[in-house]
Amino acid sequence: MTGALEEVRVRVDLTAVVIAVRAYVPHVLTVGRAAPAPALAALPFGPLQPGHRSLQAGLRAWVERQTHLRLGYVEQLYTFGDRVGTVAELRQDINNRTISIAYLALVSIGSEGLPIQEGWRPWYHFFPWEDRRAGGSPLPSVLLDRLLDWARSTGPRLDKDRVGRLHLTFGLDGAPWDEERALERYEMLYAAGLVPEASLDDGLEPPADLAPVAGAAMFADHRRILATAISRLRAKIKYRPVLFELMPPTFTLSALQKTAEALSGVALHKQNFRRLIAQQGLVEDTGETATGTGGRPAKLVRFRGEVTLERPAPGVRLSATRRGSFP
Amino acid sequence: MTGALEEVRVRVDLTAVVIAVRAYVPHVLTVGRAAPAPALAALPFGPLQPGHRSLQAGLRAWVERQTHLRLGYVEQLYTFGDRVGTVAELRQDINNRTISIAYLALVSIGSEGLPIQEGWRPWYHFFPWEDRRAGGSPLPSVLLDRLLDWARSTGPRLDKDRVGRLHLTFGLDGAPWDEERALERYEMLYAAGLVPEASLDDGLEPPADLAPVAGAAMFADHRRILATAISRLRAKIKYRPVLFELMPPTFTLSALQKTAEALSGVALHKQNFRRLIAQQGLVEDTGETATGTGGRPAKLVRFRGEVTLERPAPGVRLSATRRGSFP
DNA sequence: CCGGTTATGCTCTGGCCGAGCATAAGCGCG
DNA sequence: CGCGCTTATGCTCGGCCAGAGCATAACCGG
Repeated sequence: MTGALEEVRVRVDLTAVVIAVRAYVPHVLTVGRAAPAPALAALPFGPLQPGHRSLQAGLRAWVERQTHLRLGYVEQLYTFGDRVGTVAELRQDINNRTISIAYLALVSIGSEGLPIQEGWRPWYHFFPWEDRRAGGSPLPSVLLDRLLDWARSTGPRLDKDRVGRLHLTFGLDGAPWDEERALERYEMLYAAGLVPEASLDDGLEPPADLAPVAGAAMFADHRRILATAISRLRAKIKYRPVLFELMPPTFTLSALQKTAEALSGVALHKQNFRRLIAQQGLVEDTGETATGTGGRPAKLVRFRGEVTLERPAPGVRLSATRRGSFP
Repeated sequence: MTGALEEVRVRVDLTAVVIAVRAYVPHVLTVGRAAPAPALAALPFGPLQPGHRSLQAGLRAWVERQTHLRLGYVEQLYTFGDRVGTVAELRQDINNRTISIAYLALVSIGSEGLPIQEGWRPWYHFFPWEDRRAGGSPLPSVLLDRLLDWARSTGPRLDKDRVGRLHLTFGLDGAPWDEERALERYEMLYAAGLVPEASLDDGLEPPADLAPVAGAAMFADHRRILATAISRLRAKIKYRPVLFELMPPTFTLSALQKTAEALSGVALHKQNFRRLIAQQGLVEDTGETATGTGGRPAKLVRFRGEVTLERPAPGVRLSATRRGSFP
């Protein structure tokens, strides 16, 4: 075994994607970072410390310290280590490597009098193209054209059908829009050099004309981590009842649907949504009704925690409403 | 920010779950470990080293060094750090922590003249209860009884409906068997103290009467990692064409089905399986046929890589054959 | 009371899936 | 050479579910 002893000691960053839905807009918890000049938004994170009894405990501690928010539901997302920050950082001392373990956390804001934090940012601020609820136009033509250019300029490598992949990933040309591919879409935009981070990582100036449509940049690779979280969450609400982590204790079916739409970024068929929820026994009546909805009062329901013991994969299956492309 | 400087430098282990299917039995690549006395099977692993350009590259290097096998398909599984080895190890110097990043790799043995390695072990050797292909009896009654005892002895904590969870997890009492819950099943057996590792981690002697049915133990937490891989793989073959990573370049539909059955551990309905594969356009004819199958010769087909460009979620959907419980 | 708005119930229809029947085409053996 | 065995392959039937839309209920503001 040659070199069995040359192991590396690395710094471990624990990074949190904390999601909440407010006014039917998904928000992500950010903290200010002054590191690069224009104070990019950053996810809460911090290094693993001696006092941390476990990785997840360390993560909770960091979020609590930085945002005074106590987390409930937490799951591991992914461990990033292959591309640590900028090229400049990569050239640092090899023994100074950092890997970051990212977690997804869900909280219900407004309920239980949680202090409304600063730093909640709408996630579509960072991913404008991911909100398809209004149907309508898919991708700003500036982005689309540049993506096509990139796809056609066959790179030096294999990857022979970039155009095909592009169409499938972004739902072009009649290909269905798959909301779960948020991460793939971001990575494609990154590869095409169309998000500011891609330019910055290469030491270039980001193209100015893209600024309005490319979404807000984030500190280091945090936007990639957020994209990972969005993809994971959009997939998971379909087979695990995690959606209810984001809801208050009692809610209406409309509120549940609008929350699901907010996360998945697509419009859902109202009647079918209710049918699915009812069939699965995910909720039960409280007997109360919510007034002031602007129309007929809605029944207030609550989540039936027992479903996890009854059904194999209880989740909010999404039956979309097909809306034509834009007119 | 108190204590912002007390960060920990940790050792990073890269651990590989390398899977291949031989004679319609899934195998996992293991290496001998002499660490604990009885030379438990271990997954290939090694520490991240200065020469490793990325985490995945480091993993590939370690597997190659330890087993002379060059990996193809690789994906990250999970990062383990919360329970690092035994209690004894946990009491070590806090600065001596190790986290291990686990990867899943798929190879096709026998094809392209890969050297048949030592160390391929049938994965059901470690998880006998996961093979349900023959229908038949579910869980040895020794295990079942002890699980029920454990579930009924309500622990000090919450977790009030352990019995219900047990039934759902193991498909008891008419609950459907969900092959993807392999990890949950292992974790439940671990929590109930029914796998040897659980006893060893607590410094106890494993119960002797369970030895024949509890599956073979592995080094450290490697069996948990393998369970994670099984769950992930069983889920993934349904929506991504990863099954073909395990197949030779050309194969028959029966071989494909038997491979899917081997991995998922359940029997599939033959005609419906073919219909699904055909509908999805996952394979194309080669024009050749395979003889010597013992019956009518089967067409040889090959994987159509282009499907990834056509369908949103190309995978081998599994339509099971319902077999009664045991007679 | 009327129109607007939202909630809720119900129907129709096509597609997919579970299940099984039927036929084709090899092999070994008497 | 024909028979029985085995596996491959084609096809059908019925039920369930999801997509889509019609219809009704119940509240609000004028």
